[in-house]
Amino acid sequence: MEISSPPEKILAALLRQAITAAYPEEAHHPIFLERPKDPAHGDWTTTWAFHRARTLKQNPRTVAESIVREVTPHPYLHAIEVAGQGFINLYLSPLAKTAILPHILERRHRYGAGQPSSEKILIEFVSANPTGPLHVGHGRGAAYGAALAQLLSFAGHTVTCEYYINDAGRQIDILALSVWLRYLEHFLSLSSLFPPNAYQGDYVRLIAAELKERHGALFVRDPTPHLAQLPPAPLPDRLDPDAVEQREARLDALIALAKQLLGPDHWAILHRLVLESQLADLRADLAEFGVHFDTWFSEQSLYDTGLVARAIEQLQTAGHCYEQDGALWFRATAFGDEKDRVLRRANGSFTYFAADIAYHLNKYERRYTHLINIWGADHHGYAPRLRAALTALGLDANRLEIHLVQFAVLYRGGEKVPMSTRAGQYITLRELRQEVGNDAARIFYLMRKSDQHLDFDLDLAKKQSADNPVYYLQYAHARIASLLREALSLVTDPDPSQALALDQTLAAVDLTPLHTSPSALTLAQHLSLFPSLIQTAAQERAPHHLLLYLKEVAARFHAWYNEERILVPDSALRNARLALARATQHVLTNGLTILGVSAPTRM
RNA sequence: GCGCCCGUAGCUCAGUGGAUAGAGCGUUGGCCUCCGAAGCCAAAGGUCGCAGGUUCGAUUCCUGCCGGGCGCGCCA
Repeated sequence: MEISSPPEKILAALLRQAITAAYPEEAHHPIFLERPKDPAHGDWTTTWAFHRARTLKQNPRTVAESIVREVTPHPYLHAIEVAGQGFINLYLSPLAKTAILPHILERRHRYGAGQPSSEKILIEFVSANPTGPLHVGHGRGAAYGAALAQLLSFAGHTVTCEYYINDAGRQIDILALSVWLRYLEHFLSLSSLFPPNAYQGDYVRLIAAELKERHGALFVRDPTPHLAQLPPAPLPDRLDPDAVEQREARLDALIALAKQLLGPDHWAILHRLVLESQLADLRADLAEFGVHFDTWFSEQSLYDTGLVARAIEQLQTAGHCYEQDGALWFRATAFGDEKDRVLRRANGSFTYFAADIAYHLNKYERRYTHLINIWGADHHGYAPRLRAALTALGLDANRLEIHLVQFAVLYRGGEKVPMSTRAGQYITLRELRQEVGNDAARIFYLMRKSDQHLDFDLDLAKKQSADNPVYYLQYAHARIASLLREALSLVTDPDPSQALALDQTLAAVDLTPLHTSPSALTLAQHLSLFPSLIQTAAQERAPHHLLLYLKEVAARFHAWYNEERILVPDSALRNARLALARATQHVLTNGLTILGVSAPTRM
C-alpha cells in the first residue's frame, strides 16, 4: 500500500463523505483527526461537531450523531461512535493497523523519509572561536545542530551544515600571543610576564611545545628590554573596572610588542600556525563526535574579499548610518533594536557585528530558502541587531531563524560541576565524550527542548543500567538483532544481501496472525506514525520529539516481546511476528541514525 | 532597569484548546525450566506557581503578580 494513503487519511475521507451527506453546506469545512490520550477513546478522534455546532444551531452531540449515521463501512474502519458531549471516536481494524508493515519492509532505511522538497536550508552551528577546546556547552549546540540537519535532510530538504570561523578578531591575536609567551618560556626566564587575561589552559603550552619542536628558536625574541614601555599591570586582587581596563590595555600593548619584535611575516606565520592547530583540533573533536560540516566559512575571508566594506557601504548608502565620537554607527533603533550599534570603531577597525552583517549578506546571496543559526544562549541580545541590519539591507529577515541553545549544567554525585571559562576551568566536550561515551552524550543533549536549561547527570549517563535512557533504546534494537540471528540460525549478523532477502520475504508474509494481539497491533500502529512524526519534528526544528517517539516505540516493543514469544514453531505465526519485529528494528535504526546515536546489534 | 527561558508527582522532566494530565528515577509488590530481566506488569504519589480574562471547553492562549535561571560591551 502507498504511504500516501495512511489509515487516518482514509478515515478522514469517510468522514468527509458522511459530512457532505449530513450537512451539504459544511462539505468544505476542514476535518482534523487527533490521537486521543486514552486508547479507550478510539484510535483517532475528531472534535468537528464542537466546532460547527454553533453555526449549525444544533448541540454537538446531535451533530456528531447525524454524521456517524452517514458513515459507510470500510475494511479499515472497525467501529465509529459518538462519545461525551460530541466527540466522534474512530476505531481502526487490525487490517488497517498492520498494513504499514510491508511498506516499512520495502522502504527499509528510507522508511519515514519525506518527498524531496524545494527547500534549501543552511544550518550554521557550533562556530566556537578557535581559541581553545570545545566545552560541554558547545557540545549541546553540536548535538542539536547535527541532529536537526539529519532530521531536515531525512524529511526531504536539501541541507548544508556550516561552521563560521572567527579567525579575524582580537581573540586569535590573544591566543597567538599566549602561545608565543609560553613558547618563549622554553628559552627565556619570563616567569611573571604571562598576563592573567591571556589564555591559561594547558593546551596553550602544548601548542607552544609543538611550535618549538617544529620550528626551533625561529620565533625567539626577548621582550624584556621593552617591558618598561608597557602599561603597568594592576595588582591581581584588584577586580574593579579600571583594573580590568588596564589589564586589557596591557594585553593589547603586548600583542603590539609581539608583532613589532617578530615582524609582520613571522607574526603572520605564528598566527596561522596557532589558528590551524586549533582548527585541526576542533575538526577532529567534532568528527569523533559524529558531527560533520560541509563548509567552513572564514571571517577573515569577508575582509579579504572586501565584503565587509561593501556591506557597510550598502547600509550607508541606504541612509541607515551616522558618525559620532569618531565611530560609524548603525541606526538599529529604527528597526526595533533597543540601541544603535557601532560598525566601525573610532580606531578605524570594524566590529564583529560589521563582519557578521557581511557574513549574513553572503548567506542570502547564496540563495537558501531558510537560514538557521544555532547560537549559545549568551548571544541572546544579539539577534535583534542582526535582524535589524538585514532588514535595513532590504532582506527578508523572516528567512533567518535563530535558535538559542541554553547551557547545560553538569552534575556529578548530585553536585553541580563548577564551570568557569576563566583560567581554563571547564569540562571539555572531549572529556565528556571520553567519560560517558558519544551515544550517551548525544542522547542526554537531545533529551530536552533546546531552548530549555539542561541538567546533565554524569553519573546517570555512565550507568549501564535500566535508569539510563540510552540503553533502553539500544537494548530494544539489540534484542531484535539477536532474534533475527536466532531465526536465521546465524552466529553473526546477516550481511546486506541476507538482510534484503529477509525483508523481501517478510514483506510478503500473511499478517492476519497478528490481528488478535492487542500489543502487536499497538506497536504496528505506532510504527505507522513515524513518517508524519518526521515531518512535524522537522518543521518544529525539534529533534527531541523524535527521541521521545523512539522511546515510545521501544516501550511498545518491550511490552509486546514480554507478552508473546516470537520464535514459535508455527511458521505462519512466527513469520508474521518476525515481520513486526524487523519493521520495528528499521524504525529504531532510522531514528537513531538521525539522532547520531549508534544502533548496536549486541550489547 | 530591559530582554529571553522556566514554574506540572518526592526528584528530573514530557505533554496538549478537549474526555480520567503522562514518562523515567525513587518507594512497594509481582514476572526468567522457554527468543537477551540493560526487560515487563501492577500499586502508591498532582490545587499543572497565584489571580483575572478569552472560549461550549484553559494545565495549554492573553494580562497582571509571585518565584527561579540566564543575558545585557566601540568583546568575539
